[in-house]
Amino acid sequence: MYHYEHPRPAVTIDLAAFMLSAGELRVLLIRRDAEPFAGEWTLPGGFVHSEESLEAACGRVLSAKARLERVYLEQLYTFGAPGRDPRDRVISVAYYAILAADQRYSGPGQWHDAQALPKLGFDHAEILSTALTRLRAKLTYSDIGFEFLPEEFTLGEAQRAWETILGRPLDKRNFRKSLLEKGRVQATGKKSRGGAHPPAMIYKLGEDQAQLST
Amino acid sequence: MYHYEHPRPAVTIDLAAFMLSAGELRVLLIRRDAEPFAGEWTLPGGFVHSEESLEAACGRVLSAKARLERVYLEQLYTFGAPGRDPRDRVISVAYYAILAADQRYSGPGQWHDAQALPKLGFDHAEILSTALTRLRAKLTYSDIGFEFLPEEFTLGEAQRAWETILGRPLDKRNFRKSLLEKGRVQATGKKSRGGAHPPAMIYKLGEDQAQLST
DNA sequence: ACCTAGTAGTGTATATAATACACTTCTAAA
DNA sequence: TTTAGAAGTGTATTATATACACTACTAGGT
Repeated sequence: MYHYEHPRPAVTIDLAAFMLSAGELRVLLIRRDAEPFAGEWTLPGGFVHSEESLEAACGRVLSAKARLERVYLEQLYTFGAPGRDPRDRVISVAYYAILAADQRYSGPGQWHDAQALPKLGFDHAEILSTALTRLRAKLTYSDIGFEFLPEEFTLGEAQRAWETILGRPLDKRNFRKSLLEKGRVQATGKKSRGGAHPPAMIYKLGEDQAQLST
Repeated sequence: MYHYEHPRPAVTIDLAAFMLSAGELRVLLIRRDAEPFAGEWTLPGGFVHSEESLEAACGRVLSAKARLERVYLEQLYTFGAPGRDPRDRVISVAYYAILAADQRYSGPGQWHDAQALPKLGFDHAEILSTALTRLRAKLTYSDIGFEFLPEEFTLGEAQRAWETILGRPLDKRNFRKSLLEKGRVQATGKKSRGGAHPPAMIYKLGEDQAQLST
């Protein structure tokens, strides 16, 4: 197995980072300066360094210049087709990340509406499409949606988040029922202030669920 | 991004190949000769060559010396923790494979009962555990189970396959109902011969499902 | 003081899906 | 002829998912 060595492919991570902002599901994109795909948008990514884990590489790419606390990170798929980078054989382990709405991202790149994406370089449109499919699927059978919210939230905020991610309206009573049954969320006792409406109960993620987002 | 180059990790694939045999769910394992983990069992694997896809590398590892027709292959997860191979930084893209019961495998390695595994080298116990979890989950919401069966099968054979994979008995009428409704399987009109029981109708995978196993 | 806009909050009925459960029939082998 | 073993077949119950409409409260503007 180690008797002789083939040329090694490069290994990178690519990151589909999602965030809710201004009622849109947004994705972080980087504009490329150099060929190939100069002028097009790509997902942020980078080489995996010799002694860092794949997750550490994601963290480095995402928060080199940022100060991020709550970031959900999950491996998505590994893209390794020969020719996906025209320069060299590059195998990319794709991850997707979710930044909570109360985070401030100050690194490079721009946040784009996931519903209206520009043309993407490399195979990043495929990566992003895979990430969106996974994200929407997990929204219904896991607690991943809470990663988009601050630690405390009202049920109305949660419903607007879910609707933005799925891109379709949800029934209010059924949505509330699904969060309230089985202790997925628990009331904090506090009530929201402000807004042209009655104060809303503030909830947090249920204790049993807190570490089980996947 | 390409201004200077870090040392490149090696990229391998590791393969959890499953097959039903003698009423057991079996996994292909290779006994290691050399250190590290000499004498222990590992999943078959190998380096990804310069110009081959990840799937092609899996196919090469699995069928170098075998003559295999029906092999289901699906990417599982990428394991890249530093130190998972004590010799070198190795990033392994794990796949799992399913061989249909009527295939003959003649390559290296031994087929082991997945319920009674020996000690595995590297992090292969974790890979295999991930594969088993995924396999069992997909059995209930996809048509992946049919990959274990020959193209034509009776409902009894299918139920025994499902029960072997899940490791628990299933209700006969509910199982048959779930396969027959919505055209998941279609009757061929032929009947089985032999056995101390009435002839059974022979089915094949429904036409709509034939290419949708994932 | 009044009006308006906007969200909070609340139950029930229906449809669909999942589960539990037992007997008769047919064939091969002893 | 007997026995063992699988084939085949319905219904009742439970749980889950979906559809659907009104009142109450607050902020802000008139």
